[in-house]
Amino acid sequence: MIDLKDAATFLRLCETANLTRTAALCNVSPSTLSRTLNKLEGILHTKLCLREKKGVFITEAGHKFESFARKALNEYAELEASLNNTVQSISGIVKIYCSVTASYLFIPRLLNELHLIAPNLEIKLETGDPAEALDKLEGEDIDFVISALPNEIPDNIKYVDLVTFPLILISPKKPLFSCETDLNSFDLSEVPFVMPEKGQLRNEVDKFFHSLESPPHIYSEVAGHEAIVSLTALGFGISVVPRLVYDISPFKNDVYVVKELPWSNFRVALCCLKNRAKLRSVKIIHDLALRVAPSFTPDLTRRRTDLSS
Amino acid sequence: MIDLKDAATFLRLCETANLTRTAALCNVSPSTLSRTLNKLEGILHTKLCLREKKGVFITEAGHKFESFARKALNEYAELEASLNNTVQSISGIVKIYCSVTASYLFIPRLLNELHLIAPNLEIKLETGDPAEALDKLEGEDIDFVISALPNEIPDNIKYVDLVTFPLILISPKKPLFSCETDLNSFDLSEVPFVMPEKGQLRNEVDKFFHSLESPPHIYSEVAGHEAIVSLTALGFGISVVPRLVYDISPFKNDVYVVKELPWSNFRVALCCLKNRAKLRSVKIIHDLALRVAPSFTPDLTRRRTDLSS
DNA sequence: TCTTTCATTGCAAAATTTGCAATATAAAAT
DNA sequence: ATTTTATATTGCAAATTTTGCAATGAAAGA
Repeated sequence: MIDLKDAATFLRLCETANLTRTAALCNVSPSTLSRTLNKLEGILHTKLCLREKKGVFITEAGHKFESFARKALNEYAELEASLNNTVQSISGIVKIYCSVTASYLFIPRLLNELHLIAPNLEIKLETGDPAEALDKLEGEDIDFVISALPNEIPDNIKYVDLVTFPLILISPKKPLFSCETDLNSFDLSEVPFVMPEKGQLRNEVDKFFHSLESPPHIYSEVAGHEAIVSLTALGFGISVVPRLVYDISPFKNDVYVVKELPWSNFRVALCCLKNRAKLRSVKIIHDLALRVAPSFTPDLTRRRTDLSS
Repeated sequence: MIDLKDAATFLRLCETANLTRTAALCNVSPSTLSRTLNKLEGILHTKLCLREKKGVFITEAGHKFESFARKALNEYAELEASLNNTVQSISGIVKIYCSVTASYLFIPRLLNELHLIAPNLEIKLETGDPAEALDKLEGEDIDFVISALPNEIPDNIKYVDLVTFPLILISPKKPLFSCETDLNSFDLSEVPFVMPEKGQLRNEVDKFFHSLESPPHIYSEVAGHEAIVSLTALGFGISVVPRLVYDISPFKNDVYVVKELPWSNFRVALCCLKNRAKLRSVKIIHDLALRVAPSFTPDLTRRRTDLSS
């Protein structure tokens, strides 16, 4: 019989239309996902999707299953809600560290839901440079961080994907100089650059310049993604930031988006240490994120599709 | 996450309110069922039922889960139907052997559903003495039998419970003799008895007389349950038959039901050989039965409850 | 008090699931 | 045309989970 988890997995597959990426999103290997699909199809005696190199095409039967899955999972969510699954007993403090942008985007939803579930659980929130996030997790007494995943994910952390989005190259609108021409036509190293101090964003930027084979002319190094947009808007130089940070910045209108960086996607995830994942309070939040995460991802899907076209 | 199979299991538990019996119906051990419940409760962070010696009491949360399960399983059934899960490709012949009574009760529903699923699968139906059923399964080229399960279930057969019901002692209304007085007050061995030739019914009858410590006065031995009622109605003697056979007999009005035999329940199941259970056509029917079986059992529940009061 | 009935747990065997690495194959890039 | 990239699937061994038996415990009934 169908496991609702598999149903949820299939829903994600329908959104991304890509087996490998879905697998990553669900924290399983592609082979496992492949076998999950086989299992589902075996149970239902029907092909649910055609899996080709070009993409995953949901069949008619697949769409029927999709709508079943959606219904069933909604009802399951209702059930959970109606069970009023409050864990009064759980109290204490959970500390979360994240960037300001993340605090705008994810924290409200997360804490809202959390309060319904565990009203006595207190949350301490600290915002700061996301570059420090993963280190904080190991060093200090932080339970969760919201962070971009590094390419090599340390195997002592457990994570839940929240969103993935591209990095963009932005330049000031101020008349410091004009960047409206094609950026590939001149040397980026001649233009002052606002560089993130460290962290995953720094890695990606380094990678970008490495691929251009022209080192950047670093004007200033900045800690904190939001500040990068601010400095750029003030005309200090061009820079690279996650699109989300740009979208939300109050200086959005003072900068141009020059282009998206290809192959540089930011996977933002809620992370905790595997050790502590067994703690009741940590587990509750992790599970909650697992449930809520898909509602953050539609953006991702649209973006992916846009990119591929 | 919830597996729909566990949800179905829970529904059955709600009906029978008895863990051990539910386990038997679901073909799992009580320990497994116990653990299944723990798992469910762990996932939902709620107690679903209080399991006491006196019986299983569904909690409020349990009832919520029950209605969720019912909804979800209905939708699943709809999905299967809408997938129009016809297996055109499957053709061939499947042979089923059962009693006439079984053919009245189960076969129509079963074949109806089967035809929707596998229209090209041909069914050969043979009715006869259920005593022979299990032997036929091993000997001849019969794929399925509907049979009462023996106390020691051979481990080369796979089965799906259909119904369970009590055996009853019946006597003719004809003026051969009157049995309206308490049967325990006179010696059963003085009364002519219509004895089933062999099979599980015979075993149960033997057990009954053994417990009375008075051997029966066997008037005749008969093959086939239905014929026993007929002979009894004609005044040949008293007899023991499954209640279901009595309920359905055209001679129902010509016999009295003296009493139910305690502890003698007939578990009727659809059986096949484990070897052949892997065959596509056999598997399809087995799965179908698994799905349809619960709709036969409410009778059982009522009966059980009646008995226990 | 003794027996019966029922649900739960330790434990070891059995079954299933998992991810890695290898394979295969189509599209894209050169 | 050939190489490279991206993607899905399978063999296989390890890890995890599930299972049933037998033992335990605990309440109800005789």
